[in-house]
Amino acid sequence: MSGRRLVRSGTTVDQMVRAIADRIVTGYLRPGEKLDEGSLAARFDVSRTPVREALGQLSAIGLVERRPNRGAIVAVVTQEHLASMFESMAELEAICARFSAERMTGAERRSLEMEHQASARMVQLGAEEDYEYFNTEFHSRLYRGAHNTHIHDLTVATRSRLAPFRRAQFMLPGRLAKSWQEHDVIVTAIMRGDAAAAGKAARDHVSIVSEASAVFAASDPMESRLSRSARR
Amino acid sequence: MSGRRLVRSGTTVDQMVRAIADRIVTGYLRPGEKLDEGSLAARFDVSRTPVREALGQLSAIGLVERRPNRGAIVAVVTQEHLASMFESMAELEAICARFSAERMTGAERRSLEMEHQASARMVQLGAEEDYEYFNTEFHSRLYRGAHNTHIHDLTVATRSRLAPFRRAQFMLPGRLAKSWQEHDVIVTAIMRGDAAAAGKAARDHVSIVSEASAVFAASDPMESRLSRSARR
DNA sequence: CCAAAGGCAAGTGCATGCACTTTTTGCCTG
DNA sequence: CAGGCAAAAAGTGCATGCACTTGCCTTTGG
Repeated sequence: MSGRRLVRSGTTVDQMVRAIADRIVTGYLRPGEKLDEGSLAARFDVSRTPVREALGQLSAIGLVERRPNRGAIVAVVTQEHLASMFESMAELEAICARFSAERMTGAERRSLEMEHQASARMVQLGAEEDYEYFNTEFHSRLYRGAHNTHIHDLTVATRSRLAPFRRAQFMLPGRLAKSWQEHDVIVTAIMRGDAAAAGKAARDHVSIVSEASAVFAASDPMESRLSRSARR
Repeated sequence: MSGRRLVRSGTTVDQMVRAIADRIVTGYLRPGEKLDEGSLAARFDVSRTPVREALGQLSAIGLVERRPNRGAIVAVVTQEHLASMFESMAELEAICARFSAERMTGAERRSLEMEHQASARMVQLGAEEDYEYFNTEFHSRLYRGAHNTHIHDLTVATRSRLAPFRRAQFMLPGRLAKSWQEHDVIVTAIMRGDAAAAGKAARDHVSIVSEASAVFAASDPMESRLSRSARR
């Protein structure tokens, strides 16, 4: 085999799945964009077989859309579907928060609170990039804290599909501080074991993110251009 | 059934996905069972390529487990994971019921109620097979009634993964009538638009099924034998 | 008699080839 | 010059082949 490419672990197929999924989730590949097996194979210096398998798996989880004999495209997300995913996300996070309030261990509660307090500094500094890290970590803690693997998996999967649409939310002025305050409400509720309040706070938090993203998506000319050009 | 390829639509890979998923979901293929590419290919009279792709997709959605270079097996579900799936199911159905109470159209409400009343007859007759059809239909209506495609998809996917474990629940004496009564509480709540009550009723309903199935799973010697033999 | 080594069979992982389908191109016709 | 049509090009879908990995079983040295 020729010079080993990206040294990352797993089979070639796994690498392809990760590579393509990554490009979709980060928005580098835009919804509706054509995914040509040959080009991808050439691009990553593998044969078409692993690319095909990767595309199949990605279409199985909904990241890619496959039209038989007509190739694959990055899944196009309609406004309706996007709304339904955000709404689901709000409900899923609400469940995680409720369960976290009831089930987190002492250690989990402590580190949730500590990280949350640490992130306050990022807000003061207006450090969007760094806050994003804490934000992601915060939500991950919530999902793990629910102590339910299946909910965890569903939530993580849904979150990753929403990633391209959440991306720019922190560019809205004042969003950073508001986000922290919303987190604060969730943390407080969890710390005192108030499941209902934690659930409601988490749901509200996501709803606000959803609205912010919707505004962004609607005002993004690129978005509409691409989904228009994705017509059959 | 012979190895005859199903005449149904789609590519060979799609047919393989459906065929294998079907056998897993119906319990014909047991958790831990080895899925040999060559044998499956021969069994369905195709080459290994579509079988491989199908297994890849099934592993992407969690129905099969793949160990690199060591073949695929039907996903082994631990008691913990099973519990987490049932719990998720309860929450997902609760969401669907809540949303249904708020959002179902008049037509949807009417047909939900009518079908539900029709199924009462199956209970009187003790017709388990027929009731199962109405039962499935009832839950599907709930998922659709939520008017949220993503929640719908998550719920359907979770439900199908639980199918093998729900299968025998109606064999428990009296379960049929109890199930109908639980449905009745849900329907009543939905009809009067009481989202909270509908959600609670749906959650309780699944919880009861969960317990019934847990009892069954625990008492099934086949189950433990297979999961034991599935060790690496 | 046991443990390590080595070889063999089975099976997976990827590349390649070819048939078939869709899309594009270029030419003709009205 | 638009519309239509056929041939070529591009691209997908599946089969096949071969290299490599794994598990097992035999062999061999202690």
